[in-house]
Amino acid sequence: MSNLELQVLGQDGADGGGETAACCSPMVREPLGEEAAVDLARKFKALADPVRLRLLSLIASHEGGEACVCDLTGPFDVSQPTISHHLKVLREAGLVGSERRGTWVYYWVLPGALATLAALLQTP
Amino acid sequence: MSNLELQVLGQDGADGGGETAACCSPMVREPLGEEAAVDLARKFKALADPVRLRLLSLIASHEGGEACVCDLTGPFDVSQPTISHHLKVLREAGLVGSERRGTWVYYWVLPGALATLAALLQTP
DNA sequence: GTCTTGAATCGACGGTTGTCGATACAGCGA
DNA sequence: TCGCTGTATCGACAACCGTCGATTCAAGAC
Repeated sequence: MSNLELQVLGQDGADGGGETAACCSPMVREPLGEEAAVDLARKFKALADPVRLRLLSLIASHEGGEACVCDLTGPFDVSQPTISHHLKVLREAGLVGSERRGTWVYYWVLPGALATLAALLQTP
Repeated sequence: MSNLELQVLGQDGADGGGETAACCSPMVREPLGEEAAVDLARKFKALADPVRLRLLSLIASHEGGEACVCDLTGPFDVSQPTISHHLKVLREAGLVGSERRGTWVYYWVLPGALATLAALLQTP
């Protein structure tokens, strides 16, 4: 029965990080397991910084759904190494992917990564 | 709550926290403003801990939608002051409300608080 | 009143996090 | 080959966070 909601909510099942836990039922429906909580907390921790949130938003809303690092260092007041650090955090949390193409490195938001979190926060 | 459908479809300004920033458009649609990012990060930071996530989930899924602190200290391996601290963090983030009723203190998830975050993470 | 129980606050401690400057690495063009 | 530009890594430092035991506050029960 909850499958109906999932279809509506969650597009493709393409999970970003490939993590197992905390995938389906909204957390307000039944108590979160210990493992699932650790897993989820890791992703929310990656979102728990203003710079990273803006980075993610910039990447996602950039044309083509991806952005070069050179597009991302400008809008912030922090140094280039700091931006690089934040991008690494986002990548290791399974929220974005990256690839070097020639001189530049491009980042994109992994499809489904945010949708999975959104589905979990959904209030029935 | 016939708003559910609206939330599923996309926006809907179901505010819960009463905060101003970052209320409507999914963050993958247009770049997040600086203020909105700070505001959002504060809430995600409150979610960025396994104990707090499980607390929130326990509270929300408890019968009646609220739980006494005495129901919340048992399932965890951490001390009572630590639980109290985490509850305070959740409250100050605008995610839960609390009230003392006689001997016990009850906590509940503020309606719309999680839905607002979910809407922001929604991928169009 | 005094005692008991539930919950919050305090002070302290170790670990984590965000930031920087300096440096190293990777491609490309001259 | 050399130098230039775009990114990533390193080492360091201050600030923050989660946790604890001890204590304090709140509300009843005796």
